[in-house]
Amino acid sequence: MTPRVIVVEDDRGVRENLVSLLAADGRLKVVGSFGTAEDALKKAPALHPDLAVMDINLPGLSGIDCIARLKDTLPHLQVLILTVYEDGDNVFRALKAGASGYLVKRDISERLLSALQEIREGGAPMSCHIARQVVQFFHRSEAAATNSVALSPREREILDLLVKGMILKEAADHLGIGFETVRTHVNHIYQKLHVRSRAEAVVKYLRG
Amino acid sequence: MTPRVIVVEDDRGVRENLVSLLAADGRLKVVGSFGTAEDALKKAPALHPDLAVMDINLPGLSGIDCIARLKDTLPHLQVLILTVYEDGDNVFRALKAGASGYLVKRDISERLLSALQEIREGGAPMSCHIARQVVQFFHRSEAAATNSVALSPREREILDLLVKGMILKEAADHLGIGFETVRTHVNHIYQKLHVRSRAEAVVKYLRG
DNA sequence: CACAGCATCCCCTTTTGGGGGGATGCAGCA
DNA sequence: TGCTGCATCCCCCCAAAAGGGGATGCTGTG
Repeated sequence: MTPRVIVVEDDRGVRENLVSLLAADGRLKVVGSFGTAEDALKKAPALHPDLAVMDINLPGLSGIDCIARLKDTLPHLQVLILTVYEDGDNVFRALKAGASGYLVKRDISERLLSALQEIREGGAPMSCHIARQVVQFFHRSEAAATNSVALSPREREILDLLVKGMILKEAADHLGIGFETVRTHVNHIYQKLHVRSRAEAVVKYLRG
Repeated sequence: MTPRVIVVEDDRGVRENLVSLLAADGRLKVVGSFGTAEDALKKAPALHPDLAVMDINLPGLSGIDCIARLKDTLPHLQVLILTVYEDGDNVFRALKAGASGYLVKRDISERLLSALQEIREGGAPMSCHIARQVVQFFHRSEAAATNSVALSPREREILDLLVKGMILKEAADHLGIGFETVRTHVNHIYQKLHVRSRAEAVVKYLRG
């Protein structure tokens, strides 16, 4: 069956370019294109799309929110993100929202069609720097856990307990040492990690 | 400068195939090949490799452990994993250990050289199903963090600020609302997430 | 020995978390 | 229409927890 594609992109010129680029490929069918997330949310479900090509930077509701909501009504929809932004935050949020691939606009023309094909085949096409960022997410989570900063064994042990949700007193009991001692260790951890609160420390521990 | 490559692969036939495939490409130089992780750890540092092509399933020390240890002495070494296994666990552990790419053996011949080039350029080449698994890692962490509980937009926004290390007063100022209001939202967040502290909430937010 | 790093413990102030209440506006539904 | 639920906003009290800073002893090592 021919995959049904929608396009969500606010710049009219870019949108029309995308549509004609996609339409030129006989293997898929463009069933709709929208300039805003709100418009897409309203009209897309009736079109039963299989794929969506989505800009992130939309006026009003962002592309990321749009993905999340589209997925509510169209759980099998596969989304390819298209953006000029390469910052990690957007990448992770888009992937978490349910995107299946992430291309930067720079390499649209050469990769768009193959990327959609790849998605259909169960892949996850990404621009190379995006892919590297994703991989580095894993590097960081490991680095933070073991070798980024020189925490003493005791400090590491205590930080571990905090990440598990223990309060200082519980950690103290668990380790059989005094409450105040734990507190001092925690203060040292904060100094070494350059943070001022437990929340920040936990964040650093979990993802660098 | 010509990238210096090493190969770690226990099957002699496959190893020799790899070496000749790589050697046939004039843009890189194979400086060593090893049948075990132990052998590689002992001899690789003296060869100053830039890239490593690594099997995961090695006798003795696994390829994953090998990566981690090689990275200790050769922090700039980029590693391309080569394996027959596609299970998520190995993928994530390899990436955490510091691998930059992950290919399944099936598509070695067609992608190996381009994958190494991609790594050199800051990319993260992955077989499509591997990439999809990585992406699904993010889907899952989102599903756990939010599908299970429905935080309101405002609550999500505030939790986001807490994750960034703000204290309640800072978040209040940042949002231009009252301190007590923020506190109320935070309490609601805790109730919905079934946690009793900021640290726990942050952990749930970051990884479900 | 002096010194650095670690683990331990104590005092003081600020911030949180757990209870309450109460008010508004908005969407959906009988 | 009025009712109900939900999100948002604000306020109070109080006890517990967390953060800052200071201090002691113990172990290595130059």
